[in-house]
Amino acid sequence: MSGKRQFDETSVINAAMDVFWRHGYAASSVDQLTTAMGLSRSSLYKRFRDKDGLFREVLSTYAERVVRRMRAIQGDTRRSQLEALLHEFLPNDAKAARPKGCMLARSCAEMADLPLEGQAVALEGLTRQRAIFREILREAVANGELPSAAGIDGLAWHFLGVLQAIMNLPQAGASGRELRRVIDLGMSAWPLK
Amino acid sequence: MSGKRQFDETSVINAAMDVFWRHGYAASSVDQLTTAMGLSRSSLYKRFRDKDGLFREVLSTYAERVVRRMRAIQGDTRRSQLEALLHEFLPNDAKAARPKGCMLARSCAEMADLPLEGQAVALEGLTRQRAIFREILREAVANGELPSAAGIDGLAWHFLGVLQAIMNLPQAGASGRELRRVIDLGMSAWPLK
DNA sequence: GACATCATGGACCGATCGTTCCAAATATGA
DNA sequence: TCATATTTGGAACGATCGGTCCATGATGTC
Repeated sequence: MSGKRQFDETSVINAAMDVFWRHGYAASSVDQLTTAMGLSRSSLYKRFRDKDGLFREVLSTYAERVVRRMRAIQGDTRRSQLEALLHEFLPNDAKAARPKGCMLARSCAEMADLPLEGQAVALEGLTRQRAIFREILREAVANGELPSAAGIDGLAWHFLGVLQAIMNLPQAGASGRELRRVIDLGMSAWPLK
Repeated sequence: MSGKRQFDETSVINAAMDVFWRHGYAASSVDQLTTAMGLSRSSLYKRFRDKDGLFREVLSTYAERVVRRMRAIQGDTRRSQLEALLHEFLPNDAKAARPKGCMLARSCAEMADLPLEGQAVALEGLTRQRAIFREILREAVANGELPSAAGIDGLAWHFLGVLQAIMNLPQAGASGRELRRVIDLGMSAWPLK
């Protein structure tokens, strides 16, 4: 026992993320969570206040990481940057151990059952993803890659849809080859000068 | 009380559909369901065996209706038919009372928490949606609207993605105008002869 | 009008839910 | 070394979970 905290903050959040990601908010029990995180109920409630608090922290950590990964992608042109970004989120075998799908999309689907603060975090995460697309598109307009009449907002929603599609369609049986094709087809929305 | 069944089969399924659609499988309690359906636990369990059985029947009814709606769409060309199909599933204000999003996508998201038979129903529903897209695309190839090298499988996944996007993105804040733009952009994957 | 049938309402079951509480154990500061 | 602070494991809480059971009373048949 104790006197000094005996668990690593990041690793317990990762463990909780795995559970919430796999089973969603409602279907994840505190027992499952404590077992996966390797700590007792007392420690969980002392550190995270309650199940809602843990979920909120886990989801915002998830969103933070996704946004960071998205921002890290480079490219010679804005178009190639955006294409590379989509490829970055193709599920690959190395990440097969991870839960399926996108946790933000899952949370968005079960929005009605989420605590209010969790709803806000989920919505904010998707909004930030879309903001990244908007930013890339805005830069593309600025440097002449994209006609200013292209309609950035619509395109941003479109590419957010493609991103969600490639992360979630595998659960419906889509193969890696088919997903890459989905990206190609999605990119055809980018007007050819 | 009774001797003869006192509830209408279709309307109790509709009521259950509203609950499951809104809250998903795990977060829908039998109490919520019986209240919404207006019948007692005894009647529910006698008719549907258990919660799983009710869910399976509700979800397959939902999938059946979606498929029927998709098949009912006509068009002068396969392209216009497909475009009209997507517009058919744009959320409009008249249907605002309905739960948000697509029940099949929701079920697909919480696949891991579904009873096995429910998983199969959800998967089958999405497969049938995709089969409809494939059918339209195959006809388009047959009558020369689409080059045979277009790659029907990839296109079918793409349009399934667009369909899911326009049904689910509203929860992330997309407006009707933006969704119509998403359809236009999605249609740009259809090669121009 | 008596009887068998069967859906209904509601009490009830053990299990599990999220949460609280406390005694035991350790680290820290003097 | 002693007092204090703080985290830990685990017992326990009331509420709710999915599911069962039975007395009740309406129905259809003779």
